[in-house]
Amino acid sequence: MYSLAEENYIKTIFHLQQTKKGVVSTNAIAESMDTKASSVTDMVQKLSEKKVLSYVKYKGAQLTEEGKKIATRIVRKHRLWEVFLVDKLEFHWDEVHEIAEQLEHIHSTELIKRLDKFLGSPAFDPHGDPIPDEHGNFVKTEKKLLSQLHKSQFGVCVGVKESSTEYLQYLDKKKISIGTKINVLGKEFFDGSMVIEVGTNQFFVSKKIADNLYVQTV
Amino acid sequence: MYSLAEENYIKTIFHLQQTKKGVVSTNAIAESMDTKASSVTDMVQKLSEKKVLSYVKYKGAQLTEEGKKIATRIVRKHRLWEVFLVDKLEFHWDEVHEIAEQLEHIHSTELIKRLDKFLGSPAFDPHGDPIPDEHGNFVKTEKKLLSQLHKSQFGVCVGVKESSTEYLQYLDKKKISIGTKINVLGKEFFDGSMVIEVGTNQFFVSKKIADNLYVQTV
DNA sequence: TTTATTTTTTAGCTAAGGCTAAAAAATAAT
DNA sequence: ATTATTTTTTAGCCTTAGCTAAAAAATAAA
Repeated sequence: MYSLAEENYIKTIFHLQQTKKGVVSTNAIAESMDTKASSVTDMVQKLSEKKVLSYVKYKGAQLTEEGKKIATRIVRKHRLWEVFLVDKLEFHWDEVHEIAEQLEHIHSTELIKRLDKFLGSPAFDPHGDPIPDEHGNFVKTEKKLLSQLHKSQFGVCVGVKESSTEYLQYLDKKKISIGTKINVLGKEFFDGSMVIEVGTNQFFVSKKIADNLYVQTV
Repeated sequence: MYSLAEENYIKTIFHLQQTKKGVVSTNAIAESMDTKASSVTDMVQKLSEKKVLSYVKYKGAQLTEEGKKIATRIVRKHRLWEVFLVDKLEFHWDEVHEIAEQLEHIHSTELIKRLDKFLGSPAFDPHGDPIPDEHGNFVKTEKKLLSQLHKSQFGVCVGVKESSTEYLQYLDKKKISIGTKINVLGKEFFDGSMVIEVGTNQFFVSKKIADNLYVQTV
C-alpha cells in the first residue's frame, strides 16, 4: 500500500512522462506538484528503493512497469469518479477535478469494479480523456485541431487556441464546451470548411473556426 | 479544516460519549482507536486548544458544540456513503464499513448535498442508524428487543441476543438480517406472540423469537 | 577550456502523529 | 490512613514529508 504522498508523486510522474516522453526531471516534478526540488529528490529516492521507478542521480526518474501499473489504477479511479460526479450527481465538468483528486485515493478494488459497472463501463471521462480498463489498457488519444480531422472522424473538445470573447460566444451559442463530442460529417477540400454534428445539431463551420478548437481523438 | 487523525478522534469521542454518557476517558478512546493512551493525551490536548472539546487533566474529554457539529457532519457523510454503496453499488451491508470509513473524510459540502439528493435523502443507513440532516439534527434511536415493540411500531434489525445455529438459520429462512425493517402488525397479550411484516412477507413469531432479536427504533 | 549559470543533491531543521518508559495522580484495597 | 494498583501524563525518541541553505554536478557561455 502506498501513502497519499507517494500516490501523488507516482501519478504526477506518469502524466509528465506522457508528454515530456521518457525520463522526468526533478524540477519538472517539483514545478508540477508545487513543491521544492529537494523534497522531490527525497521522495524519488524512496520510490526508487521501492522499485516503483528507476532513478539516476542528476538524470531524472522513470516509472517501472510496476509504477505504471499503480499510476494507471489511480488514473482509472480518478476518471471513473469524475464520470460519477457528472453523470449521476449532475456536477458540471469543471467542478469535479478537486473532488476526484480526493476520491482517487480511496482503496478498494471491489468498489471500483462495482462503480465501473454502475456507470456502464465508460471509456471516456467528462473531459474526453480515456479511462483505463481493469487491466490498465486504454486507448491512446491525441490532441489535434478540429481542422485536422477527416470526414466521419470524431473528437472531444478539450480546449481552444484562440480565446477572444467573440470566439467563445460563438462556441457557447453552438453549445460547444470542454467534453463536448463533435462528429465530422463532411469536409470541403477547397476551403477546409466542415459540416459537424454537436449533440443532435448539425451545422457548418469555417476553417477559421475549426483551426482554433482543440479536440481529443482516439 | 481538520486532519484525518483529528477527524477520527472527534468521531470516536462522539460515539463514546453517546454510550458512556458525558465525559470520555483517555483509556476508553485509546482502546476504541487501538492506539496508546499517551498518544490520546497528546491529541486531546491539541483538540482542546482548538476548542473542539473540553478537557480536564486526569478527568477526561467532552466535545464542545463545535466538536459535536464536526462529528455529526462526519457521521452524516459516513452513513450517506453506506447507503450509496448498498443501494446503488449493491454491496452487502456488512461489506461497506471499511470503505465508508475512507469516504467519510472526503471534503466537499456540495458533494454531500448532491449525494443526499441522489439517494433520495434517506433517513437511515443500511444498519438502521439514523442519518443526520444538513443541520446536524437526527432522530434519536433506541436499541430494544423486538418483543418490546407495540402494534404498528417498526424497528430495524441490529443484532441478536441468542446466536445459536438454529436461531440464525431461522432468521435466514425468514430473510431477516442486520438492516432489515420489521413492522409489527399485531401482538397477542396472552403469550406475547406477534404478527410481523418483513419485506412483503407477513408471518407469525413466538415470544421466544421476538425476545432474542435486537431492533433499533425511532 | 575556463568561467558562469542552472539544476540537483545533501545536510540539517520542523511539524504531525505515533511509540516506550518513567513519573504523577487518582482510585481501590488493606 | 496507608499502601497497592490502575490510570493518565510527561519526557524523549521515531518516521513521514515537507522546508531552507549550502555543496556538488551538469550545462551553457565566454
